[in-house]
Amino acid sequence: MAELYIRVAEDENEEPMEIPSEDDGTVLLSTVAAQFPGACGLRYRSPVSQCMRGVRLVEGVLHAPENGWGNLVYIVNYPKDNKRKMDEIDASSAVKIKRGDQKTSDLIVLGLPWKTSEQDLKDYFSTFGEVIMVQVKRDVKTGNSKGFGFVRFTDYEAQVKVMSQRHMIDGRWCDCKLPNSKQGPDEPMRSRKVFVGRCTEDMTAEELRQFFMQYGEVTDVFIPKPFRAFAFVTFCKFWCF
DNA sequence: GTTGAGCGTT
Repeated sequence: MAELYIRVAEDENEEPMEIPSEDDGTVLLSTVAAQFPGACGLRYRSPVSQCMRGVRLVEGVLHAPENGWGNLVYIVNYPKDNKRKMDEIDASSAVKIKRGDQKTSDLIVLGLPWKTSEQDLKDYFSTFGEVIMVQVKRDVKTGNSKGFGFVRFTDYEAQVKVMSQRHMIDGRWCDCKLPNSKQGPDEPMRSRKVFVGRCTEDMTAEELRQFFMQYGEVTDVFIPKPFRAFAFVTFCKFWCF
């Protein structure tokens, strides 16, 4: 296929920019993102239905609609809650996106000696990285340690390291694990699978994919059979939802 | 002042 450009803009009223396609007629998301930092996909207004449609995105490759790219102007999708250019995002949130599913969570510290204090814990765990908080759980009445506590690190790398080994703290071997009681306040935010309720029976997986791709790359659409009026849409883990 | 698998007053 001859070299082809597709017209891309941030919204329908803006001057479009021409973006080159690949030899096979596809367009790489990375090519779009080079001009529109933070882009996660494309959409366009269907000349037939007048509705916005998502452009198929599979593993970073944008695929032309059925009749080719044509002369339509394609609109850039940005991640949900983040419909702005990457260069407008401050450094800290850029780090959060980059880390994606690497957010830290509290770790439970099991097997602490009775005498170990929070200061002791902080002193010990600070050798692995910056510590956000430590807790020693104590009996409310007596103030005696219950022999376990919690720790949270700034960096996920420190968390992984700490979870991967046992710890000699004040003369006892202790274990650090992910708590199983609470899932941690960030777990729901980290979920890549969203529940889609009140589906009608005529909705197809393809239609759901087309719709939800405006929020990011869709890696799976699940529709239970027989019909149950709901579905699950799973997004690529690159973006945190 | 006891104990030794577990799961967090806010």
